[in-house]
Amino acid sequence: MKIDPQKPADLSAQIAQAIRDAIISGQLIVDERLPSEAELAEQFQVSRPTVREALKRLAAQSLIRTQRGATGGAFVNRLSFEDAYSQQITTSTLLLSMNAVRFDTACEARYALERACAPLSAKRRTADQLATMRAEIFRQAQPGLTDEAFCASDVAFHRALVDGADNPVLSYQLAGAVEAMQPLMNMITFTARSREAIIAYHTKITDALEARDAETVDFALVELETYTRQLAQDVAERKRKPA
Amino acid sequence: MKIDPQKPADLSAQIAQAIRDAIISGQLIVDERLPSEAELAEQFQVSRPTVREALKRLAAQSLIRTQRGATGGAFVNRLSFEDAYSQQITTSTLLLSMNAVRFDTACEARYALERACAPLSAKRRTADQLATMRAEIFRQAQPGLTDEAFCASDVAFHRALVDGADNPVLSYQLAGAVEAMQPLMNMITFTARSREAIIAYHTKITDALEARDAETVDFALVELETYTRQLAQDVAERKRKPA
DNA sequence: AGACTTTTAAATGTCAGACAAATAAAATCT
DNA sequence: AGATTTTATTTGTCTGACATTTAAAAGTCT
Repeated sequence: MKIDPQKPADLSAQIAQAIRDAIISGQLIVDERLPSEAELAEQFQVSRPTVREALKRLAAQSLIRTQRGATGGAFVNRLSFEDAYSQQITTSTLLLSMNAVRFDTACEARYALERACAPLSAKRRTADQLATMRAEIFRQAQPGLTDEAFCASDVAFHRALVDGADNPVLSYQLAGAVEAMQPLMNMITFTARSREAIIAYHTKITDALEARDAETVDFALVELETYTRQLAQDVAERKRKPA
Repeated sequence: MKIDPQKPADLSAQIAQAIRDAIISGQLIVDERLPSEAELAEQFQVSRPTVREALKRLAAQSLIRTQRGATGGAFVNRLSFEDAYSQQITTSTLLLSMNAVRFDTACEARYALERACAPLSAKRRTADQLATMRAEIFRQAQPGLTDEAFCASDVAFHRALVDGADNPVLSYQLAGAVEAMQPLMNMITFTARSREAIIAYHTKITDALEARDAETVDFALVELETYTRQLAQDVAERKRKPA
């Protein structure tokens, strides 16, 4: 069932992989209880701490959950979209920050993905999502807003746009792309005028979405991408030549 | 720097989160060595096994790597696109298999994402990527191919298409969507005729890509999506009514 | 002096055994 | 029967020890 040769790598990693494989292959199904730590230790012929390290690895990936007490133990976790979101966001954020991804590259990816779901959003957006988007636009127009808060609202706006496609798989995939951009966006100082321009695009997008006009949404997204990249380029240049 | 109140949850989870936060916030930078397990145990006022469980959690997310020996220890890992890929694929695969995502939903997401990078691929595809795609098409035409191998080749084909966009962030985001579909696709039996049809679409896509004709690529992708969904629907119906 | 070998020290990997805490089921009592 | 106590099981944590790996330091020989 699950074996474990003592040849190459850490035992805890091997055990984790064995259990992971069992979950992926369907040998272990959702909510099924794993053997107790003592039993697993016996089964794999290792000590309990080693088994625990393996289980913690799986817990970190939300593959299992543990419960204490008499009927407790480790259970195969149903990976929720929520959990998957947050993992994706963490991974994407680190990936971008650790690999010196150029702003243009990330920006291009983000808008390409958003444009992918724009036609679907135009077809399926609910009144609720429109309201969320308008609320975020309103917030973005507040004068006292910090750059960080402005960016956060921007993320929320685009998140609503993506969710409008009513496809959880799409939403999950895009969450990382959009949210991971935020740290990069936060490096931009938004002047009153640039905020005004962005808000205008947001309004255009929302209006078009309300009218279910996919073409205009797409066009506005292209404009917004162009504008955002121009903005970042100006910031970069001003940094290089602080005249 | 990193504190740890003993109130609510597992200590190892808290410690992992504290270190994770330090990495994300940039307090710990790539390739920096963490304190030894003994020092961390001292610092957090816990035992060494508890620290180790925390470190294994981080290792499971590829946030750190460990090295044995005199100058060994735990080091902040540069999250590579490779690592991120495989994590994303694991997560996406489980997400789809555990949440009864409808084939249509996954398929829609996949093709929406692929269409997003089609224009970029048309602009930037290399001769190398074209060659890969033609090689996969050739493989798909081999008569003895199993359904699984056909699907795997299909994945490779689309992977090349996505990589053609020459945007690592896009590639990373899409890898999960495309690969996670494979188990679902594997449930389809591909008749000789359906294979022929799919190969025709693949050829059309590759030709258009070679000609840098984004519009035709997009059109062919839409056709392929429609065809794939029809195929899946037929299979589902045949299963329901096995006349 | 320089190159090779041996020793040593530091770190992770693993183990054994123990106790604490939580939790639900079983047993007991009113 | 219902409420309470006991008990057993399981995870969470600690202590201390040993094994293994690895690089640097020490030592040795030419």
